[in-house]
Amino acid sequence: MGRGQPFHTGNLAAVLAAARGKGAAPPILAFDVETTGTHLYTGAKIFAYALATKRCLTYVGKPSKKVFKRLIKDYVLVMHNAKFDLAAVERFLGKHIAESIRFHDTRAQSHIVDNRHKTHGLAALCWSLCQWPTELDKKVNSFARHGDYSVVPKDLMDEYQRHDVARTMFLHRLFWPRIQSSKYKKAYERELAVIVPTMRMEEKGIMVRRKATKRLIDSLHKDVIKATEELRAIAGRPVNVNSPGDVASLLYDEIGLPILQRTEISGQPSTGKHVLLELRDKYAHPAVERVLEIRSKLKGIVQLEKYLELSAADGFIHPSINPIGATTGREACSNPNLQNVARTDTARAPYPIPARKCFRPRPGHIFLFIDYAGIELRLITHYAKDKRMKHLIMTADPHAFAAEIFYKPSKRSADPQIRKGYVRAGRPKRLRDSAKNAVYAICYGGGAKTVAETLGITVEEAAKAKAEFVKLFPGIGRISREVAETVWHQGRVETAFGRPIRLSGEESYKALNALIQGTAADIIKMAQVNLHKYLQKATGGEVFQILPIHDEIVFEVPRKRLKDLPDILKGIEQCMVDMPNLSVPLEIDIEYSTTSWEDKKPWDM
DNA sequence: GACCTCAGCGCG
DNA sequence: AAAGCGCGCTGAGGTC
Repeated sequence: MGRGQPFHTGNLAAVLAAARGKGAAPPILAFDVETTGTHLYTGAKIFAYALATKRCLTYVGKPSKKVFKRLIKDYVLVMHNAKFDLAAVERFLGKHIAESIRFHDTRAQSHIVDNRHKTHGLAALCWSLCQWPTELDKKVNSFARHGDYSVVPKDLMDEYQRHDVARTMFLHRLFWPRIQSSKYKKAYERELAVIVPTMRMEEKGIMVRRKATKRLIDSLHKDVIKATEELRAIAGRPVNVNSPGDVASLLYDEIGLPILQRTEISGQPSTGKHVLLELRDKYAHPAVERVLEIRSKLKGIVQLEKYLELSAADGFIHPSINPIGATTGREACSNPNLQNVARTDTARAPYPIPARKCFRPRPGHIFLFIDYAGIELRLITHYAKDKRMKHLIMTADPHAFAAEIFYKPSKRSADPQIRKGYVRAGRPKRLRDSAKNAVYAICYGGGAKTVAETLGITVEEAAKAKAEFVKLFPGIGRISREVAETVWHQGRVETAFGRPIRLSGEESYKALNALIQGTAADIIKMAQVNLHKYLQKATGGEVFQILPIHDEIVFEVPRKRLKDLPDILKGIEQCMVDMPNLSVPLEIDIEYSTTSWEDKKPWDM
């Protein structure tokens, strides 16, 4: 900054007055709250807030209902990660106000302007854009361990708050003119629109079956003790399964198994799941089996204990859902990540943990799970304009069809079921699932080697399978290269709904994947906004969303509303599948559960 | 003690 | 030259 502070200090009246611009434009203020922690739904509270005008006249004050109400009513508020500030203000006021507020979010702006930043944090962004100093951030953060900023000395905190609102206004003044006059304004407005529905999901949370979770932990614990003793007997020493080095010493030095693969970065002998499964199949050494088991179950215990910890306050987990978590525009979930809870029906793990048993609908409610059927392949087909694939999607099961191509009876195949020509209409499911993975690998530019691994066939067979697939679906075969070409020349792709996704030239091979993920993200976000409005209107908010999982939304429905559910589901379907700009129709699958997330049952319309 | 990178692994 | 991609979380092992 060079010439003193990048902001001025004023009193509240002066700041509120100075915010009023010329003419009829509503007054605008940057707004930032400070809280005693990061978990708003388990006790964190506002202890201070800060305001900044366009010309960086700043004010720092203690929270006040009167002032907050005035700000909400009369001003456009600019926030960095508005979801947090809005939720904190709502907790302070004790009521919902976010639906009626006018606001901007500079974090969303940053993502629209350039999605490639590793983090869109305020300090990091302002540093990279104009070298705004970060010494103060370091100082404050060294005081505010675990997110409690109330322990920071007041004068230090005061200065820090002024920096923060000033930075927020700086970002707004940099980004907003660029977005406002660009074709990306709509994409930005969609990001704003999804913030409030996301807040409502975090607020609702998901109920944890605490006793069942404790029982599950106990049973895993017993298994781990037993398996650990067995491994110790086999190895003749204690083994730390969480230490890749220790496991590698055991398997490769002491037992003498062959090194099938090395790690990507440091080139150490790999002890990853895939390698271990191959070793298990080839050599059936009991140590390998026990390592797999102990690793999986230890991880499960840690994960489940986290669920207990996070639900201790009110029996519910209120995760943090980041509306723009990924560079592609996808949402992300943390504290905990409920988007990667292990499943047992289509488990990827050799020792799957039934972690979804830990979650139940709140009393008097049932779970509803609605996902888009094969949305990625539908979107690829849309962009690829592949007529045969479109027809296949609308009339049959494309992955079952792919399984028939990939697993055509072949005398040379190692798989007995393939040799016998067992594959018909995608049976068995194992082969259909593998075929599905192979289809996506081919679509996204995977090589014969990857296809061979996903299908469990030789590289030569995979090359042939791939060629045959691409010949049948020429559009699909071309699309990855075409989109990569666009990125190479323009540095970005745009989704069918106008979201820009920038990629460097070196990353252009990722372009199709980014385009598809980004488009699916657009769709589920629009769906969430539609659903929030519709469910509010049709059920008074009694039916509600609690979690988005990329192509799926989890809802809860009160039992007393079950009789209306067929009608409500028609409305929900409309909210989810009625999307403009797409040449391939969208479809949804509906499941429900009255007990836990683990026990899903199909729902027939 | 704080912070980093890496390997490993769960989901879409 | 070739590569399916995108996340968040944990523990190990290292540095400062």
